[in-house]
Amino acid sequence: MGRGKIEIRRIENSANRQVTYTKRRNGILKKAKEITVLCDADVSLVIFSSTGKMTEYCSSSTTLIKMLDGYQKATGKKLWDAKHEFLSKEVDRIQKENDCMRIKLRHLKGEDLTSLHPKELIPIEEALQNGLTNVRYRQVELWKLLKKNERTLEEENKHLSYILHHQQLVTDMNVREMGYGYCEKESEYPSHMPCTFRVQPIQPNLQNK
Amino acid sequence: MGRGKIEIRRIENSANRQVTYTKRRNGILKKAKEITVLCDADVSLVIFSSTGKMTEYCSSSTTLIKMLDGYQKATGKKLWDAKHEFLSKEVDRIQKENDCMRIKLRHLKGEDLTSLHPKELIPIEEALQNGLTNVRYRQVELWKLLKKNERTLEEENKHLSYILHHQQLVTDMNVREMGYGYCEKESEYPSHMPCTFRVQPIQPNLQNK
DNA sequence: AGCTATTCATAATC
DNA sequence: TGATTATGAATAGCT
Repeated sequence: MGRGKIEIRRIENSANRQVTYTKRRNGILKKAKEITVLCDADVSLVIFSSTGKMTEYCSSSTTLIKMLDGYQKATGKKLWDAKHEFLSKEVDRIQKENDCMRIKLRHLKGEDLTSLHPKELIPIEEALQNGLTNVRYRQVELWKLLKKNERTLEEENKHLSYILHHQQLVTDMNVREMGYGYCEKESEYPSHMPCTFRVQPIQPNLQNK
Repeated sequence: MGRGKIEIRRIENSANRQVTYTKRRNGILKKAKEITVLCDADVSLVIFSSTGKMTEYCSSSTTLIKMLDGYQKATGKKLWDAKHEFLSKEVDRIQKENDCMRIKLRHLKGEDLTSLHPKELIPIEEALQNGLTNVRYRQVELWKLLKKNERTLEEENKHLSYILHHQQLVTDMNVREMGYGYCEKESEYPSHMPCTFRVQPIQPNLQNK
């Protein structure tokens, strides 16, 4: 139901995936509402996009709590106990990850090294060396950017000086002309000055994204 | 989408309603599965027919529990008792610590540096430099230890050689004594050999605790 | 965000 | 029920 048939497999292009997600999510939502009305059914629908955004639908005659109660009755599964167990396991799991990372961080800081085998020091050294290389590369990059901005600003400066000088000349001229009873007033800039000479702000871009 | 258009309102004919329910329920289930695969989404769907029969779908990468957990986070609504709140908070807390450490580790590896201010690079560089110093200091330490062990082993070798040589002499002497009908048998070691000369295993200690 | 050419879902019917 | 099919809906690919 589209300009072409598509295989049901993950859409690799992320923008396409997002668009298709929105369209289909709306489609499913509509269908859910329709079956609710047409068939007098109770529907609970929770969808998380791959970006983590949630959408939910629950038919008006019920609530999620009631639905879950019904679910527990229908399946015999205890969601509460399961929830408790799930959370406990989750705490354990994350805590382990946590400990592991803490140790890695300590090793990278050069702490607790005595508990390591000589061979284990090698990858740590390499990681540190590598990190240092990357950090310094980034610093050089930033430094170059600053230099570039500096040059841009210098040019801008010259430009402004030139314009000021030019304007000074014109003003002097006007003063002289005023001496003859003439005054040009219609513009801040002298009308015979080319547009390209007017001051344009330059935005330095430090982020360099 | 059928032989005729229908209004979206309750189907009064009960048989028809049941048939439509089954068809549309399957349709929604199919769509739910498709969006799961196509868009990498997590879907939880619970449907009760008007007769009370339940159908559920939950995308394979998740569980109803996880979905409900996500639901609570997204909406702020509490679906469970307060007794689970502690665990939830614990998960959150550890997860945050986790994320924080993950970021630090990435920075130390020299990743995601473009999001940092130039000033933030300095402590990272220092930490890396420091870590590298420590790791290399430890390596030197270990190297020294190896050298020391090497020397110890060399001395031990000399020692053993000396003992072997000595024993050879004793054996030769015994052979000569056997020539005169005399045989010393009560000990593997000649009894007149000082105890301190007997071979003692030496335990190299690489751990250096 | 709209627009269509298509494919798909399904209401009616058998 | 289950299969078939004409028809309206949903939507993939493009702007």
